Amino acid sequence: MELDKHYNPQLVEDKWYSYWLQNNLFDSTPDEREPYTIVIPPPNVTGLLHMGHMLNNTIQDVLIRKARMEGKNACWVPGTDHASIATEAKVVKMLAEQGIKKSDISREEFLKHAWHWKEKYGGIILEQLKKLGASCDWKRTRFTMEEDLSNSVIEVFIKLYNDGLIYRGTKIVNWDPAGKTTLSDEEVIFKETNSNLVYVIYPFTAATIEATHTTETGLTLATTRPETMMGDVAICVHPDDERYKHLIGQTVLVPIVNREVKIIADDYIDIEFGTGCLKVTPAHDENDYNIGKKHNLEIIDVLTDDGKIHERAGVYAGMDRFACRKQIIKDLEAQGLIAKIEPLKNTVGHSERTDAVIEKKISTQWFVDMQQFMKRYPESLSSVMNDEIKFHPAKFKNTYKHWLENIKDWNISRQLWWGQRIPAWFDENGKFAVAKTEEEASQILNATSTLKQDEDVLDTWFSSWLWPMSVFDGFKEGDKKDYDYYYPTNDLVTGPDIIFFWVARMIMAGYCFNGNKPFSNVYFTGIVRDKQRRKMSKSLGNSPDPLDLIAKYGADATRMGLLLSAPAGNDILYDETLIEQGRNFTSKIWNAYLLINGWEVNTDSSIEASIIQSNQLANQWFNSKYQETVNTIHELFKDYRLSEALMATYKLIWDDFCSCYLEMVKPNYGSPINESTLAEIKINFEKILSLLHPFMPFITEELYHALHEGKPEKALVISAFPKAESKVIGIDDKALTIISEIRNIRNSKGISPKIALKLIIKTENAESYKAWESIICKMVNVSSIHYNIAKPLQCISSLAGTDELYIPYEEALNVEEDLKKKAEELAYIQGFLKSVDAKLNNEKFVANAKPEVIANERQKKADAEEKIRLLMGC
RNA sequence: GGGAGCUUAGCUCAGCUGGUUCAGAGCAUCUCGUUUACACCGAGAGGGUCGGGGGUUCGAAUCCCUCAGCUCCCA
Repeated sequence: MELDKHYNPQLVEDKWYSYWLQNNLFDSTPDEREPYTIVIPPPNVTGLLHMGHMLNNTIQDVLIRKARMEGKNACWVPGTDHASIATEAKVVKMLAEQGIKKSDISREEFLKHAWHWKEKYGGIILEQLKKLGASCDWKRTRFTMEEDLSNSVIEVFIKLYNDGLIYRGTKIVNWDPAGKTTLSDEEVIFKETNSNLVYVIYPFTAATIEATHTTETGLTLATTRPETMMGDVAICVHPDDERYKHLIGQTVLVPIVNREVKIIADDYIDIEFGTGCLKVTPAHDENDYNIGKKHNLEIIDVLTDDGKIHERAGVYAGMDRFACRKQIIKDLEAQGLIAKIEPLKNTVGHSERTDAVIEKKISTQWFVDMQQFMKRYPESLSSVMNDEIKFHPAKFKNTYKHWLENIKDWNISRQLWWGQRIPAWFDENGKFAVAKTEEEASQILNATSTLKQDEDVLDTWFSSWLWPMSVFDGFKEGDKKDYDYYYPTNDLVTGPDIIFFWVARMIMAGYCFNGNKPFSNVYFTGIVRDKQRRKMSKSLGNSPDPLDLIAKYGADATRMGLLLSAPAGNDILYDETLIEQGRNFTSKIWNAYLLINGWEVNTDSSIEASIIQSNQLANQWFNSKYQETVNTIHELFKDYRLSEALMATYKLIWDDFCSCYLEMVKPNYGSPINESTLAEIKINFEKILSLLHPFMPFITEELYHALHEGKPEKALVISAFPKAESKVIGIDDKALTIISEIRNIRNSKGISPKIALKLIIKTENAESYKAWESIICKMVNVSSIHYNIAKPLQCISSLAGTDELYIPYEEALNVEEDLKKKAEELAYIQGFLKSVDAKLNNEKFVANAKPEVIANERQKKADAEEKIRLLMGC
C-alpha cells in the first residue's frame, strides 16, 4: 500500500470517520453481550466546542472505544441540553436585534422563534465533536426538550408532587434581574467584591428625643445597600447591647422617605459589625426577612423585576439599583446624614448564567423538599460514601457529603418560557391542582370555569437529572428494552463544577425513580487553564479554538496533548507544545510503518540462520515488554489513570517498539528481511496499534488497514483490545546493558559510531550474552565479541553489572578523565556500602526489619563489595 | 467564618498501607551525531537537602504536630 512520505491527518481523519459512520460501527442495540454505557453530559444548545468539551469528550471516547474493543456492547449516547436561561437570553437578544420585544409577542410565537433558533444552532457542537473522533451512537441523539423527554419531566413533577416531595411556597429566593427569573441556590456564584460600608444616620423622632432625653441627633447604622432603605421597616439592635438598650421600643425616621420605624431587639444581631445596628429590609434580605417574620413587620419590596427602583419606594422610581445607590449617598450627604464611608470586602452573589448581581426577593415558587427526599432516598449519599458509585478522584466524596448533609430545598421554577411548563392549573380563586392536562386538573378541583396553567417553566437541571434514564425512554410507556439493558450506565465524565447541579441530582433521581444508581464511576476532569493558570475564557482571549488545533495538528495529536496533561481531577494547563508532542508521536508511528513497508522480503531459507534466530529473540523480547506494559495499562485503566496509561503506551511504542525492537530486527542497509520475521513484526505492529487506538483512533485505523493491505477482516475500531495476562514470560536481557554501556563509552570518549569496536567480556556466565551477540554487534557497531581472554594493554574498560568489559582501543585516550570518573564511582559505591553496613550493623535494624528487607541489604552489600573489588583492580 | 485539598527537577506531574542504589516520568535544557524510517530524529548528560521547623522510628518524600504559601467548596 502506497503511503505519503509525511503523515497527513486531515485526509486520514475524515476518511475513517466517514467509514466508521457508514458501517454503523458506533451503533449499539441491546444483545446478549455485556453493555457498557456512557451518557454524554449534554452540552448547551447555545454552546460552541471549547477546550473543556475537548478534554471531557476525549476521555469519554477513550473509555468507550476501549470497552467496544473489549467486546462489550458499547453505547455512548449523545445529545444536547435546552439550557433554559442561556438560550432564552440568546433568543431574546436575537429578537431585539430584529426589533422584536419579547413582551410584545405571545408565548407561542416566542417559542416558535426559540425552536427555530435551536434547529439552526443547537446541533453545531455535536457536529464539532465528530471532528475529534467521538464515537457516539448518533442515531440515539436526544434533546432535553424533545417531546418524550419533556413528558418524562412532567410525569416526574406530578409524581413528586403527589408524593409530597414538591411543594409551592413563598419564601426569599434568588432573583436574577437580567434573566428576570428566580434561580436555585446552586446557580448563585459568590464573588469577593470591593464594596462601601456606608454609615447612615437615622434621625430620632421628636417623641423619642423627648422620651429618652438623648442629645444625639439619631442612630447611626452601617449598610452596603443604602438603595434599599426605602424598604426599611425597623432598626434592630442586640438586646444585650448596652449602647442601645434604652432605645429599644423607640422610633427613628428613615431618611429620604421620612418613615417612622421602631427600634427592635433581636439576638441575631452581630454587635461587632458596623455600629451594631441593622436596618431591617425584609423584602431584600433573607435574614431581615426572618427577623421581619418574627417581629411581624411589614414587607416593602422597593425593586422591580429588572433591578430598578419600584414606584412603591416613593422616590427614585425607575432608577437602576446601582445608580440609585450612588444618588442616595449624595442626597444623604447633602442632608448631613452620612457619618462616614468605609471600604469593605464582601461576597456578592452573581447569576451563574447572566452574571447579574442577585437580588434576594420574596416570592412564591415551586420547591423540591430535599430534607424529605433524603430521608426517603438515603442511598443518594450512602452509595457514594460506600463506593457503590466511585468518584475519581475520591477527594470529591467529601465535597459531596458536605453538600448533601446541608442540603436546602431546590427551587425549580423559572420565570421563563423556554423549558417544560409547570403542570399546575389555577382556578379563579387561586386554588390549583397538579395534573398532566387541564381536564384532569379540572376534575381534581371540581372546577366550573376554565383553568389557567402556571406561567413558569422548570429548571433545566430538573430535566437533566433524568438524563441517564430518559435517553433510554425510561419514563415512556411501552418498550423498556433499552432502559433495562443500558441502565445503570457505567461511567460518567464531567467537571467538578457541576457536582451538585447535575451529578448529585442524577444520583438522587436514579434511586428515586429507578431504585438503582445511574452510573458506577464518576470521572471528574480538571478545568482547562492556560500556562498562567488562568481559566480559559472568551473575554481573556486565551482559549484556542479546538477546531483550529485539530486542523493544525490533527485530532489524534490534539487528543494526546490534552490527555497527557490531564491526570484525573487535576486542572490541565494547556500548552501547545503538548499537542506538538502528540503530533511528533503520530509522525513517529507513521515513519515506523514506512520503514517496515519499505523492506524487501526474502524467504527464510535464503537468509542466514543466525539472523533469523536473533530476530526470534528480539521478537520474544518485545513480546515480554509488551505484555508487561499491557498489564500495567489495564491496572491504570482500572484506576482511571488515563494520562498514565497513555504515557505507558507512548513509551512502549517509542522506546521499546521503535528504538529497540525495530533496530534489533532491522536488516542491514540494502539487505532484505526474512519472511517470518516480517510477519512477526506486522503482528507486533498490529498489537501496538490496538493498544493505542482508544487514544489515537485515526492513525491507528489507517495503519491497521495498511498492514492488512487495505483488507482487514474487520476494522480496528471493533477489533480486540490487548488483554492482560497473568503470566508474562520473562526474557534475560542482561546483555542489553552492554548496548547502553558501549553507547556511553562512545559518547564520552568521542568515538564515532562508524568506527567498529571489538569487545571482550569477562564473565562467569557467557551464555546469557551469546544469544544476543548479533543484536549487540548490529546496534552498537561491534565487530567481534570474545569471552574471558586476557585484558589487552591498550583498552577501555568498564562494567556491566558485575561483569567486566574491555574494548581494545589504540587511539590516545584521556586517561586522567577516565581515572577521575572511576574514582568518583568508587567513592559513590564505598559511600553506599557504608550506609548498607551501618544498617546491617545496627542491632535494632536486624531485630526489627522484615527478613526480606535484611536479605536484600545483604545482597546490596555483596554487590557493592564485588564492584569495589573490580574498580580497584582496574 | 467553616470545611477539604495541595506544596517533590526549569515546567506538568507519579511515588499505594514507612524498607529493592528510591528520589522517578514526560517535556524543556546541554553535549555529540545526519547519504542508511523519522531533526516532528538518534545517542548521551546535567538537574531536586521531596515548602520551613519539630517529633515518632533501627529507618520518613511517605506517619504525627506546627508554621508559611497556594487552590477549591460552603456560608
